[in-house]
Amino acid sequence: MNENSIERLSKYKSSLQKLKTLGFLKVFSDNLADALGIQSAQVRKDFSLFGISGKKRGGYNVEDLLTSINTILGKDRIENVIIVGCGNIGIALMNYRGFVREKIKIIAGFDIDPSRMAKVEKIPIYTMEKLKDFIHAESVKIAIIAVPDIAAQRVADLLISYGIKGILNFAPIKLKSQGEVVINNVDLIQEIEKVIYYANAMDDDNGKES
Amino acid sequence: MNENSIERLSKYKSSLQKLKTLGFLKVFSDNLADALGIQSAQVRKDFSLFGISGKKRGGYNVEDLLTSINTILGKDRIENVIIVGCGNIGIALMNYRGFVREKIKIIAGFDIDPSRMAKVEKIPIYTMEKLKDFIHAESVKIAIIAVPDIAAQRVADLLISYGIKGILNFAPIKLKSQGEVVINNVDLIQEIEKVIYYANAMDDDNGKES
DNA sequence: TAGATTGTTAATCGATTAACAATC
DNA sequence: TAGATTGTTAATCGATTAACAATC
Repeated sequence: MNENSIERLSKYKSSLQKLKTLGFLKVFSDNLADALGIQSAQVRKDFSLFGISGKKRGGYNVEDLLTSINTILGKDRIENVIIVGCGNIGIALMNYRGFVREKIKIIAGFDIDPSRMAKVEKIPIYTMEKLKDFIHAESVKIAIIAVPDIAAQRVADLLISYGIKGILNFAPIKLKSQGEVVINNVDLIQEIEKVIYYANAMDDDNGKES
Repeated sequence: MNENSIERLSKYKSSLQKLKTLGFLKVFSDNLADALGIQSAQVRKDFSLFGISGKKRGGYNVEDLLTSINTILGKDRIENVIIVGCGNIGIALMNYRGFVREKIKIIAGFDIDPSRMAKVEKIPIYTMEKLKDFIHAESVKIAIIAVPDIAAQRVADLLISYGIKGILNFAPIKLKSQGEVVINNVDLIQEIEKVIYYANAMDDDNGKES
């Protein structure tokens, strides 16, 4: 139930979806381990942690396993999500095809400047004034923040006060959560800095070798 | 030198930049620990790991610390980066202001469909045919992949064969790296699934309590 | 000097992995 | 049955934290 095991669950799901498409009926912990580049014991440990069991000698039924994982990840139904901040990143996420495939539905965008409306197909964009009523009317639980960093904490506080339970934050600032809410900060700068660091470190190593 | 310590280095940097703006001259491990929500021992351990030292009783000099961290993260100069795939996410990244501030310069985009050119200011977009020559001519070491998942592995293999050393991948597929290259996979689906899982888990807990 | 903070060592904690009995 | 795979326990590994001597 730690963060890593949740992430792996998400990866198992994606592997299993491909196996299902290919017509596979069963799968062994060893296969999934290979797909993720981990040990088979890890796979079995993860499953046992979430109460998923297979058949000794017979492995796991692909269909059943997928159903179990989807239930755990809350993917047995469509999740309605809103996006606050309709700049480049917000708009890109609205148009992102991958979400639809995973039963994640962006049902509205919010922005201080409603003139951006033209850019997106089929997803309405409202002014910030509508935020509160919309969240209540649609019982929205999950929101994506894609506003500039200076506005991010204020938007987060608003969302939390309106009853949002989970936030995915793209603003380059670590949001502090007060109360019963999950905040996942995606820091693009940090991600590319990691790449740059390791790429440089690798080059340095090569320099030493030669 | 593990992945977590690199990530923290990136966060220290961002805290230090703010402190510098505010005119702070020195900082204690305790201050940085508070800012990141970790223990001060962790901060000192990280610094000692990277050979950064402070003054007993006097803490760390903000300016010097920032310089040291920037050098380690390779941020003492502008890093030229290219983006392959100029769909919504690619374009959003090209327009992302945060990169400029961090000395990350997107110098070109590449796409099979060059008609997208109109959308971005000042960053040229070329056809895939120009990729090889451009990488060689400009000695590009870092690339961002923002193509659809089916094309991602092929693009990655191309980039690697052209000498790219670090890849930040936004396609929802775990790329396999052969050889001397760093690949950092940013999986947006996975990030939002984590939020949904924890938000649901939190709601379930509340249900039990009441 | 007395007090505060670093730098490092040792202890703790938690996650991964190895190993193997159970069993299909 | 013999062989293969799960599920779980115990061992290992690595990262975080506590503690404290050194010292400014």
